[in-house]
Amino acid sequence: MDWREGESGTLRPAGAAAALGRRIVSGNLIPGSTLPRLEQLAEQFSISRLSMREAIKLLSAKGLVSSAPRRGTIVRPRSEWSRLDHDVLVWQISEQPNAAFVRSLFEARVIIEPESAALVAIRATEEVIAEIERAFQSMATTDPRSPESIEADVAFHQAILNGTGNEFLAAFAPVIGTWLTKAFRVQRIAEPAQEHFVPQHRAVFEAIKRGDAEGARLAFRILLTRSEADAMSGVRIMDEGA
Amino acid sequence: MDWREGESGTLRPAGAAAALGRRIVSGNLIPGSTLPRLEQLAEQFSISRLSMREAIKLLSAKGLVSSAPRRGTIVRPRSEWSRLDHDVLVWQISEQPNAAFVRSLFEARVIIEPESAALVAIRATEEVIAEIERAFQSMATTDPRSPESIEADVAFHQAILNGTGNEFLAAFAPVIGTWLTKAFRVQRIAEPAQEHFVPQHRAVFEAIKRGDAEGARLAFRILLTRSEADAMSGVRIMDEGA
DNA sequence: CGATATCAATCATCAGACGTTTGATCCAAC
DNA sequence: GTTGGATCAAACGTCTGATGATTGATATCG
Repeated sequence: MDWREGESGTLRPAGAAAALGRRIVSGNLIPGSTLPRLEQLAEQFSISRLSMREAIKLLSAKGLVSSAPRRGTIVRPRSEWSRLDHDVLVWQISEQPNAAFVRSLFEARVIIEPESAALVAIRATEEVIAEIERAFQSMATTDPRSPESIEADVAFHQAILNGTGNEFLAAFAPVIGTWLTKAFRVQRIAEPAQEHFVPQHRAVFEAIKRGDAEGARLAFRILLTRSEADAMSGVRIMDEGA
Repeated sequence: MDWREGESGTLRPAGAAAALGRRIVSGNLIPGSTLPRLEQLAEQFSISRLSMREAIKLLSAKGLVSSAPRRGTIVRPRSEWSRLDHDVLVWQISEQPNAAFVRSLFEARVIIEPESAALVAIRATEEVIAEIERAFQSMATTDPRSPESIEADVAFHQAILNGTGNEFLAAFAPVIGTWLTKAFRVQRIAEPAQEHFVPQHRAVFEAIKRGDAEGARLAFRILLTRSEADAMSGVRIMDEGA
């Protein structure tokens, strides 16, 4: 295994952690394998031993590796990874946003988000509804290809998840945010028209506003079904391009 | 604010992180407040600056705090925390396993776990089913008050979540494991008899085995409803004791 | 009064040393 | 020959003191 680094590190510890992390989530470094010694890694990334140690600690906190004296640092099995961690997601998406990943993500979204919308429809406060409406209005009035549009999209979904008042459901909000932001180009390339986007979000919002839990649930399912199709075609385009 | 530590640190960096982390999740340190300087913290925990720095980095990786030159280290808002992180959960459970926490947890479980069981019923391989059965058999044949019983219980729920083959749903498995392990005493104290436990798990397992998605879903909902009631009465007992 | 330059507080990184853990090896006793 | 323990060394873990980098605050000058 060649440990020399192609991409030059940006921030010293975080950059090294990102480089190593990418190799791990991409499968370039398989679980169970042992990393080189701390000193060697430090040298190859052109950082001090201490910074390298911090980089490894970072990966360790995300469950990607595990260190012990004499045994060295080994890559932990995938089941141990913090798969909802922001960095892990970003590394995974940028390395291999393949079809299986998209399918898994949307399967989870279909389970979690419509139910969350139903909860919000029942128990949401005025402020939460206002926040959702603000996000929707922004989405409806900006160019679908603009960064503001994707920001509003993210805000819409996060407002619903956070609006449940449930910290465990809310934990999914950053995941959606990361995915939508990263998949921005892919999705918008795949579907330049976007006619369905605004009406489908409107249906979700209006159901929530009138306290219609079942309506919100259904509208959200429809929204996700279409959204997944777009994402999948985007992935297909990328796969062909690669 | 008195920064001196009651509990003496165990492992140098992790111990300090745990002590600080507990204070943050317990609300003892409110978001937005600034922590003392690195050197002062290090002195109060009787560790070196380096170890203290690592402790803070650990909390930083979990989203609890954020450091910057000149500004110091500040506590981040709750919405930024990695609420599914093992340590954060443990700290939160041990500090305040209050009713709201239990309600949120089971609300999320009711959304995620029955659907996961339904997925497993449809798509599970022989090995996955065998693993679930192994866990169930262990649960059925051991003393409900034994550590083996709770281990089997955790294994049962984790086997289902992992059996979906969906990495995002599987991400909830450690959460369930942490909760069940930590809540062990509470639950078992509240319900010494446990007659309902085995039959309800059996119902879930058998539905999965015969590929009955709807049956698995329903059986799991019933299981969780009873389980939440037990947990809530356990929390009530603890609240009264405190 | 406002814009800019300076300052200083605090975290970030470095280098070198020493401590700690633990797998591996060797040797002795049975 | 096998087994058990003592020794060794390789790797991570921690410490110390110094230096660099960043940025909020302040003072100065136009």
